[in-house]
Amino acid sequence: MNKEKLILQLLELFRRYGYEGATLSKISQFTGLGKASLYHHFPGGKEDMVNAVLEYSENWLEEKILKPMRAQNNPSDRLKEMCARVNELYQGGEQCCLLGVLLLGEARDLFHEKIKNSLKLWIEAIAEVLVEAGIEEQIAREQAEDAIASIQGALILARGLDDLEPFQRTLRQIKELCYKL
Amino acid sequence: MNKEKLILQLLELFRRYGYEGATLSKISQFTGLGKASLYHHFPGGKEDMVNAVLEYSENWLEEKILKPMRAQNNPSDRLKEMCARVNELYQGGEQCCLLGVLLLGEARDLFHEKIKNSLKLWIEAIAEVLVEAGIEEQIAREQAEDAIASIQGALILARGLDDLEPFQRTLRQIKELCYKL
DNA sequence: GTCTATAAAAAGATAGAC
DNA sequence: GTCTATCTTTTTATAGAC
Repeated sequence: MNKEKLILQLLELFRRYGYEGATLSKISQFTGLGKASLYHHFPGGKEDMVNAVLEYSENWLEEKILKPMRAQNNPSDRLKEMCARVNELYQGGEQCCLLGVLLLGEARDLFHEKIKNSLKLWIEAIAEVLVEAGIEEQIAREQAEDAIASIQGALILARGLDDLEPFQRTLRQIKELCYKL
Repeated sequence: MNKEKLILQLLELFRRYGYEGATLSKISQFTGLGKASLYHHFPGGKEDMVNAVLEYSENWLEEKILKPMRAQNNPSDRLKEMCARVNELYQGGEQCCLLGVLLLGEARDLFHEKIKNSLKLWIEAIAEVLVEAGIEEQIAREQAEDAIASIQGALILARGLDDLEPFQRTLRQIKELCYKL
């Protein structure tokens, strides 16, 4: 029973198809598990699945993004490290952001608080790095928000234009945020 | 038979719930039309509806955004005008972008070409304004893409954080794009 | 052009065997 | 922990009256 692999597959499905679009049939087919087996692991159905996926996502954020950003090397290197992780998370810009996808439709009502929380943690972490780089508190917070927004927007644009370049350029811009001081 | 009003309602539903999330029951309830009546107007079901909505959206883009941007007043004013229209389109940041929403799941396969086309026209229009403002061609194209991306991203962030400010700030930044030359 | 009624298909969910 | 089989509900779609 490799639950982590299962959750990774669910993450993949939900971010690709959205909450309503990821049907039990699709999930069953993609994971190779029958519907009854899925209900064994997640008695509450899709809602339970997404909650598990979001929990996994929170841990991933903490381990792969937030922790490295609290390290003691210089701010510029920490942003660079973050961009490398982000690039890996979204597979170079091929993939949607789970959090953005789950803000749609009925899913928003169900998972909004968790999503908001993750976004806030991420923004706060970037802002702290920028402050350490010498940027004034309020400006740093705004630049951090803009960085997250530009990542989200670049993912949409990349999907819309069939071109990964906008996403890659965004990552380059973020890396240089505290470089041009 | 006010077909425009109907299409506006459909636009509203699809950008709020997504393609799979906007079920015929919801559509019937929201528009006040029975399912059979909906099939009378759109024999091909939801796919027909979205195509009509996208066509409406293309016209809106041309009339409210692209045309004013080809006007002869100064570049800075044209960006300002665009931002006013964009603010109205997304209701100050409360609403999702239809194009972004339709890039998810199965909908992407169905409507991708139209979406790509609209995005390209919009980007090109912004780039032309920036070129007229004296920005070099290639830089102008990149800034235009970044502008669209930041709008899309700001919409997601605004929804995620329950705070319209990121979206309003983005519009302010875009207005100033060719102001600081 | 809209409705009621209904059919067909798919999605969500559970029982019980192994 | 997974499966087959089944059930319920919802979604999509159509027929035919008005």
